[in-house]
Amino acid sequence: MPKKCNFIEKLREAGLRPTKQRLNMCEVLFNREKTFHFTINDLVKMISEKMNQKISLATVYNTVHAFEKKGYLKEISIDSHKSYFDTNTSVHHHFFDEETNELIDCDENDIDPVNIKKNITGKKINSVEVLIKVASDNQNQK
Amino acid sequence: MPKKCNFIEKLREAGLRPTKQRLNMCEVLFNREKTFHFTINDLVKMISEKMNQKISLATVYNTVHAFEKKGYLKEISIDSHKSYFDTNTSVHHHFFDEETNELIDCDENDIDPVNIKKNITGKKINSVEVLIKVASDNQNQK
DNA sequence: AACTACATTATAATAATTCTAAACTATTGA
DNA sequence: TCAATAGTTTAGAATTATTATAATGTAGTT
Ligand SMILES: [Mn+2]
Ligand SMILES: [Mn+2]
Ligand SMILES: [Zn+2]
Ligand SMILES: [Zn+2]
Repeated sequence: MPKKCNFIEKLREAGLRPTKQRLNMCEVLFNREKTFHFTINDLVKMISEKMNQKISLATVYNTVHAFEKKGYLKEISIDSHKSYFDTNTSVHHHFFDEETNELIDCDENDIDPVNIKKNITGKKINSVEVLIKVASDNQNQK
Repeated sequence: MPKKCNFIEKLREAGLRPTKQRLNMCEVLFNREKTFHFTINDLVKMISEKMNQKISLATVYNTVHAFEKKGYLKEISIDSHKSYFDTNTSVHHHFFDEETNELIDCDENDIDPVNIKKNITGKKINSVEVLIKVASDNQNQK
């Protein structure tokens, strides 16, 4: 595991102590090629599968929220019945497959910048994000 | 109350029986000039204030979801910790004030149509909605 | 090693939502 | 008109997601 040192530093930089549990969560969350989306339940399963250790649910919540506060994770709201998190913390757009409940990042180049002609007076814009809901195209089965 | 007949018809058209509770909810939700956003808690307060009757929380949930299913209400997901509903059921964009938690409809003309250059293959787009998060512009207090 | 601050844990508490099943009501049609 | 029926409301219980508690454990520091 050559990556572990990175995670220790990553945690230290955020003022978080590099505990065993947090390092395990870093492995699961950040030791991968691509960013991804997950729910707390997904994550609990992934941790208990990948690592052969029990982790308290409270620790998962605490750590996810600590990571979120430090900007290592981003919470995404698509379906108000489910809390999604994203290891891609940039402002970006999403496709959401309403049939499979799958959340997919929009490629930066696949959507033109959104042109807001009039903002609310006295307010500054913090983020602009587009959500594209899709479903399978069954027009052929008519 | 000349509107009540409309609500009876509105409910009948959706195959919903025009019960006292549902008519009261229609009054609160639809007997107004502009559409608006609310949470279940907001709605329960509004009903118990406007009408001088108790209504079961279960009925509020049931009725909101019945209205949602029939297309009279739309659920909006901004903050995964709170479920918002909208009496504006069209596909439309929102400003969300992160300080006040206020949800504001975007005027149709104040934002250019979103140009999606590449969609997911085999999928059709059901909706495209933009969420603009804003906060007060305090650059003057530097 | 010992001290301290912070983290983890099991469990309890809370909050939001849904379920249950009994009582009630709108609709239908005899 | 009125009883039969299907659908609705209700209080309260159950479920689920999340957060709080407080005792125990651990990382960082001296
Ligand atoms: Mn959160
Ligand atoms: Mn819903
Ligand atoms: Zn994403
Ligand atoms: Zn709206």
